Amino acid sequence: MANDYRLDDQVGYKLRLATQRHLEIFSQHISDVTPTQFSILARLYEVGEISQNQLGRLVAMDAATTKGVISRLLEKQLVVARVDPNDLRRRQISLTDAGREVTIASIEKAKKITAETVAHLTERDVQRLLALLDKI
Amino acid sequence: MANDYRLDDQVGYKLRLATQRHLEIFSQHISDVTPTQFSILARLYEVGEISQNQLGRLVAMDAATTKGVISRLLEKQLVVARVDPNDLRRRQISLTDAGREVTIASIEKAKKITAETVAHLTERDVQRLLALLDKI
DNA sequence: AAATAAATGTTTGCATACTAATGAATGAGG
DNA sequence: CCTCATTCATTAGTATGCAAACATTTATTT
Repeated sequence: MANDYRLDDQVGYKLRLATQRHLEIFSQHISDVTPTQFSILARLYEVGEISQNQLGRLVAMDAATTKGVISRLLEKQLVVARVDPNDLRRRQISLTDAGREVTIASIEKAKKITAETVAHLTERDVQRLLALLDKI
Repeated sequence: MANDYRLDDQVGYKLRLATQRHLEIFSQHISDVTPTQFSILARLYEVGEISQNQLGRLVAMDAATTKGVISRLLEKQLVVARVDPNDLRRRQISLTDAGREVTIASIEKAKKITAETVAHLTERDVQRLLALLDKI
């Protein structure tokens, strides 16, 4: 029977709604970079100079997607790229000074974003949610 | 301090990863329509004929996004549109016979998709996850 | 060394997804 | 009846996100 299927009760649907809500909160706090761009910046801040593809993998992004994100960050002069002399296929990506500033400032805002996203949850609920999402 | 921020522990990041995983499972089971298109079809199956914008709202989609999705469903002849005689602004959308067939078949597959997505969770965990996502 | 395989990055095509702006149609209130 | 705000749908622009095909470079095998 297809009649006992309720779209509203499906994990995928609720995931989309939760993501939607989170993205809305994000854009209210951070407007100079997108969530995806922020992921790249935050990871870059953690690991330092790294190749474009490797960086993409560290944020679970497709190579094609990563290319686009990096291009836009290059335009904004938040990152720089240089060809790796040891491996001419690779583009080493790193933060510019401006990029580091934006990243640090954004991280502080990101903490607020996370807090606001889970504002209706207790600390224990948040930990539970993170653990459950991990298992998916 | 920006050093105590771990991207991997953020709700938004984990939401993206979970969604990614779910979409992958989806595409493995259903290839004739996308997840978004399926949402529209499933809702349309629930409520019957309805205006395009209203339908979009029922699946939490932007009017612009809805337009694109409906266009592609029209091309596939899974839905039909007719101008509402009582309100010439409105396009009433409904399932075609083929659309109804695809929807019913997809719903059965969707149950498997949901099951596979939460395969690593107990029934109680699933209910907990849905409740937590609701609170976001 | 030559052939093969693998990794890296680019490009194209398709499908969301949102914002902002536009135009057509409707309905409410004066 | 007329104006005006609202609703509905469309369009343009920007940004993911994935698949597939491709060139370049590097690594491996024979």
